Amino acid sequence: MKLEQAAKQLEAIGNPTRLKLYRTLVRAGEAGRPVGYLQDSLGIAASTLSHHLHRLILTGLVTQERQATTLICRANYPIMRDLIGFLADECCADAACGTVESDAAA
Amino acid sequence: MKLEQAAKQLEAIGNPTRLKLYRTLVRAGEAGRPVGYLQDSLGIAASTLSHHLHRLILTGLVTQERQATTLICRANYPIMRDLIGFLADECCADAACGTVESDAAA
DNA sequence: CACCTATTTCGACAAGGATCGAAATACGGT
DNA sequence: ACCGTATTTCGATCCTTGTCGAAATAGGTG
Repeated sequence: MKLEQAAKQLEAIGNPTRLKLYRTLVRAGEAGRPVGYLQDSLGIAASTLSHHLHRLILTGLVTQERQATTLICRANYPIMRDLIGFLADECCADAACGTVESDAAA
Repeated sequence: MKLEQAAKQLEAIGNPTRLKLYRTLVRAGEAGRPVGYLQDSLGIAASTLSHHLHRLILTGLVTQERQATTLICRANYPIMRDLIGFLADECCADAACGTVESDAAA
């Protein structure tokens, strides 16, 4: 069920540490970031980071690629866009909500 | 901190029951839905529903308005758009995410 | 005021999450 | 084969969440 999937992804980025983590990766773009860098950047225990990373990977929001001894993490943009799409789609489905993509003002 | 707020909201809709609940309200539009209707619709204990509703309200995603003995719940669209904006904003902040497609960061 | 329906608060419980440090594994270099 | 760095897995602990049923509150009606 799509809703279950969306809920899992939302929950994944619904944790401050993971959101920060995810944000870092999203901003890093295609280059991605090594786990070590992320650990340094967030200042948390390596095991804790690994745990959060694992959760993000499970939902498909993040992918990893090995480069020698370092693991490069990347945000999975298509999945992210899907998720945003799911939310935007819910909106405006039945009533009032002046378009999601071109409002800005609010 | 904006990130903390976003995380809270994401966490709020990051639960299947609450996402279903929120979705129902979002689709209901301005009319909103009475708590009783929601309870019937979701088929969960009234106390459980109340608990979830409370969480959604705390994050600002949902509002309530009394109408005699019934409480009407409504999705807070501006907040929702803000949240979606936050996510979309993270994306494309630094690199690759051609607005809607291009590369598949698989 | 007594009563009825709608909803929340209370108390409890099982289950899952966040966090850490220590030990284990993965990979390349010497 | 051995060592060192990078990362994960293990084991433990504490806190939070989801869920329920029962009791309390809110608000209208006879």
